[in-house]
Amino acid sequence: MLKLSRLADYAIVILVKLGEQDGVVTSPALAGITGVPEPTVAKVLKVLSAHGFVLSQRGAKGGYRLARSLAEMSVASVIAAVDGQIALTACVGGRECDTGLSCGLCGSWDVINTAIRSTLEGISLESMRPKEACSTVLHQINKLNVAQTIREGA
Amino acid sequence: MLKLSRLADYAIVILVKLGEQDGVVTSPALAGITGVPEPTVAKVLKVLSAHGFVLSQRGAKGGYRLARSLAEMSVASVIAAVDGQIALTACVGGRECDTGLSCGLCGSWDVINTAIRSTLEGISLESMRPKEACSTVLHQINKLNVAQTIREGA
DNA sequence: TAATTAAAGACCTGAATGGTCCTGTTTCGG
DNA sequence: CCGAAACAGGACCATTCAGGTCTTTAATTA
Ligand code: SF4
Ligand code: SF4
Repeated sequence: MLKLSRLADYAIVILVKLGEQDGVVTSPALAGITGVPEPTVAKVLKVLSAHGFVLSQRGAKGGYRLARSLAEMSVASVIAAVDGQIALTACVGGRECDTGLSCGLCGSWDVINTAIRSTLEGISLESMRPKEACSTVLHQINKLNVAQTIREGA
Repeated sequence: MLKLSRLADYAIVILVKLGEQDGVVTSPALAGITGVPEPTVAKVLKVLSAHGFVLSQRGAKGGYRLARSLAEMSVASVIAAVDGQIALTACVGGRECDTGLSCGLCGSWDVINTAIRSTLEGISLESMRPKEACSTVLHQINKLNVAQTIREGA
């Protein structure tokens, strides 16, 4: 359905919420903040930690904190870390389609793939923040609409 | 994984291949052309017929043919027909997230959602054709890159 | 050093998708 | 008129993988 996995969605939410906190935050605390079940939060944080998005502090009084600012994290990188590389079809980067058919559309899909990926690359988590970032997002969508107009005009 | 469902992929391929044939084509024939298993081809064609993408001719010497030209079909419309509306997250159009959490990011996701959807709307199946359409696709990607550059420059 | 606390890893369950098949209806050819 | 061919529609099963739960392991602190 061209939908994002729920884990990836949660990862974005968790990172944004984590960025709004001070100091280290524990998994149960983040679960309370986000409303996501605690084990799931822990699982997501594990993945994010393994990919260097958050720094973990073990032991008593431990927890997580961001490894870098939200502005330095793109939506695409988080999705790629949680769900694997963005690939609309099976034939990206020259990989063979399981049916072994050479439909010749691979190149076209690669183009679309790259377009969507780069679009998501250009959106930072900072832009996803609700409050004061609304204007930022609207700013970006205005740019996108302009781009869209340009492309449709062709 | 932000991947397209296989059925949707097949639908695109089948439509493009169907557009390259003359007259009506049977499911088995299309299966031979595309390499997709025949029952799956039939299933996809049924869906496409129900949504008005192809016209069906029943009985002996029957088959399928395009209802309109490839240029009049967008990638997004085919995906929506096969897989349902494009929606990255559970909270689009004001629908509530199943966790019931008001994370406040919904608006931002809606923006991204719309951007991707409109991008796919702007790509026609004619642009997906392999041979002479390559230049067309490259043409489009150049436009997208320009748009990307504009947005990143902000 | 021992108790406390949280991260890290392994495991299991269930829903959704993909794929298959069967029956009925319609049309053309003999 | 009869039979073969092809679509229409639905039901059915099998597989995958996302989602969630559990146990183990390590670090911090008193
Ligand atoms: S080769 Fe064709 S059918 Fe296979 S994944 Fe690529 S576009 Fe889809
Ligand atoms: S409300 Fe938040 S967590 Fe729920 S689907 Fe929307 S963005 Fe994701």
